[in-house]
Amino acid sequence: MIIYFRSMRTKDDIKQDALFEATVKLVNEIGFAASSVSKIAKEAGISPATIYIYHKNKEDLLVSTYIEIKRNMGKSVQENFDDSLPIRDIIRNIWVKIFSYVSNHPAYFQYAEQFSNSPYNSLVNKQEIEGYFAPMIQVILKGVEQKIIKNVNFDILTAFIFYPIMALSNPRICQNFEMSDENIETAFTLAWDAIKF
Amino acid sequence: MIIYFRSMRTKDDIKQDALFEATVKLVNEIGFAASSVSKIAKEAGISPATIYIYHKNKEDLLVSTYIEIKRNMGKSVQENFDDSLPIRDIIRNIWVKIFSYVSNHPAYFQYAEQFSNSPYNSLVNKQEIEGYFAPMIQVILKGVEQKIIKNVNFDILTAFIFYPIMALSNPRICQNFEMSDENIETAFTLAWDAIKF
Amino acid sequence: MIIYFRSMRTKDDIKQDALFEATVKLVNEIGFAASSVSKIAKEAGISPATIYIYHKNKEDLLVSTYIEIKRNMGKSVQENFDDSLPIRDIIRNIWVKIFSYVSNHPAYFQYAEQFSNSPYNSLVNKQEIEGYFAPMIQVILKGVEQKIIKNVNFDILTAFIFYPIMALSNPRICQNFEMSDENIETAFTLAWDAIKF
Amino acid sequence: MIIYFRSMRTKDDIKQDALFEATVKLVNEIGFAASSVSKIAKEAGISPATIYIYHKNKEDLLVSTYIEIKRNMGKSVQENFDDSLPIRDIIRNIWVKIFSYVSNHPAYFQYAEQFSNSPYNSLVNKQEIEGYFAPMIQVILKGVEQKIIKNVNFDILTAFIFYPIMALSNPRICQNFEMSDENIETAFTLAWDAIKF
DNA sequence: GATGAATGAGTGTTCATTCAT
DNA sequence: CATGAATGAACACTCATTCAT
Repeated sequence: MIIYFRSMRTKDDIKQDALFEATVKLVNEIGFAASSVSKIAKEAGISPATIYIYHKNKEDLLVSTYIEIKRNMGKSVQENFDDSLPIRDIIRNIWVKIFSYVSNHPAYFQYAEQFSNSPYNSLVNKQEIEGYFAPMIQVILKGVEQKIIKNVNFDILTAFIFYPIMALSNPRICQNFEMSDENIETAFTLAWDAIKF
Repeated sequence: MIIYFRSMRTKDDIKQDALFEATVKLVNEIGFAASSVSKIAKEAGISPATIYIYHKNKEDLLVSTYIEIKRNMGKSVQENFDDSLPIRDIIRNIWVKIFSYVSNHPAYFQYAEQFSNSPYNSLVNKQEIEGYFAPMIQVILKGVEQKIIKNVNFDILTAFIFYPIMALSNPRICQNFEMSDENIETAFTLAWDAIKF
Repeated sequence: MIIYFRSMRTKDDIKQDALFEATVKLVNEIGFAASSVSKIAKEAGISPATIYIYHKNKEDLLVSTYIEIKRNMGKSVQENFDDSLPIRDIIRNIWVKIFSYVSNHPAYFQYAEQFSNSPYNSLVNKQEIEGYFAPMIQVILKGVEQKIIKNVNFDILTAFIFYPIMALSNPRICQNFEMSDENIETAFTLAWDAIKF
Repeated sequence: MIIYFRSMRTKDDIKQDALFEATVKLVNEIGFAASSVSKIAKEAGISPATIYIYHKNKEDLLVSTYIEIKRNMGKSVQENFDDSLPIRDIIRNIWVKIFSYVSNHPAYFQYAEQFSNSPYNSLVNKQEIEGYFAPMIQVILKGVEQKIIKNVNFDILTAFIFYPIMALSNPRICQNFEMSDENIETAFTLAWDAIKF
């Protein structure tokens, strides 16, 4: 029987992590177009050739990095998910969690925004991404069923609950104020007013 | 005596227009990173060297194209602006106009989205852009004053009125349904519910 | 009968002069390789196309500029030439004049040095250049005849009389001291000691 | 067991040598300005991109080539240096060695001349170059101390001993005659007459 | 005579990727 | 597994030169 302690991470893992962080960091610092394989390699402290051991090509590196971010985010949002609460509270919990994830990982978020607005985005399997957010979807649908949430197209609902988060947590858009706990609460009120029956 | 009709556009204008359209088209088709100067030139039917007569460098070409799009959009949104209507109607008019502009010029919109998520975005004068949207800002502030709109931070308001439009009109995000007039009306209802007092 | 006053120089002349000075200045500032036609034109305050009215091509511009410098220098050196003096004094006069010309027109000299060490140099008619320095040659030959100067190959003589001037007046080589009148006199003593019988 | 003989030069060395020779050859053939990176690469039989493995940029390639030539020359001149001889003989030995080096490596010399008259020259560390010629400097200073050589500024002395070599060995300047051993001896006599007390 | 617009050919440099070690 | 060396292809950009006006 083999027991892996936290400290027993293989060298591979360490390199892969360094590569992930280097990719995110560089794309955020100098942008998508200027982030070349060799610059990423240098940032990660490895050889450009090594990247091709872990990834088929540059595209694969970028897509993998995006998916990894989305997985992280999905996992983080679903922590301590309690569906015994009233629907408004469940959504509020999720909402705040997304907000805090995005605020605490601005680099990940910014990478994801750049990525999803680039043509690389068409290469990812949408369903895999959506999978990470399945519980939220379920709650909303339940709210509609129970006539707590407006009975309108699902995409319209998400556009008003979740999409404003992107704007509010984007320092590029909201340069003028910080999102205090109070502001977050206020913002959720608007989101809920938009979708509630 | 020589009379120049409007139709006697100089060669300059024709080339400049071709360049603008080629830039937008190519960035939408193959993305920001892959849109090289020579590819843009070929698309526009001119020599790469000619681009440097009209623009100092690639950056200038991309930034100019973005600003031009924003100016177009601002102009288009402010057409037939009638501020004698009730505030809800004024905002509804603006809202629908933005929506229809974005829907009718998906290429321009997509370019603007890619651009504003790239590091080039930091190069534009934010105030110039905001200028194009000044009337809208005034209406919202008036609504707040008259206690028709919630008295919360301005950025929060816009995140809930305007930002969802970006999501709803983005074919990448809303792949599953088309925005009919009815859907647009429904969506505005949500926007209004979010911000109204 | 037409009388040209100094002030009556035609526009052409003014442009040609500006072009000459711009060429020299730019080549000295940024070097031969980096001095493009358009940069020279901008420096001269004219259009690149205008250069092609006065010169067949870039090569012709550079060669003409060199020849003009050499003509200037030859003319300047021969001013107040008095061949009734003793040979040593004649040569001393010439020597000092060359030195002072080179010191007073470092830009011209530097251009000439760069030019004569470039492959463009093979394009100039050597005899035309030598013509400007004929009187000096005559004096030296007379000195040899009169057994005042060593009877050795002419090129060896000039290598020791005139070539050191290039070194001494080149600020690149002589960075450590300025050529005072006294130093000039000292230097000529060495030159004369080298060639005198 | 693998034994590496001296003759087993690594690929590196071969390429680097080819690059050095190609740079010198091309600059001599078509001049400094026209010697582009791609032409040099083609002459050396390597890819332009490969040059950037060995050199940071074009400038670095040209400067390195110059320094290498100067190092070669310095080394060659100091071979069999015997400072037990009378000062005149030591200087004569050095003088002849410089002359023969320059005559036997006209390409290296011509490159150095072009280089030192170009703006690139300001990029080299003068002290490094001077280091290669330290012994000569010492001898001259000793000669001055012993009142064998004129007590004048050092730069003036070198201008008359060494600079004429540049002229005499430059086929561009001395087209009319070859430097026989006798001529070399004669020329050194002039150099010595110039500087001797 | 003078020029701004235009461009094909070329510049120096970096790219994503491969491969022998 | 990991890499430094290598490169063809592409990059952003400038060149010398022409030509219609």
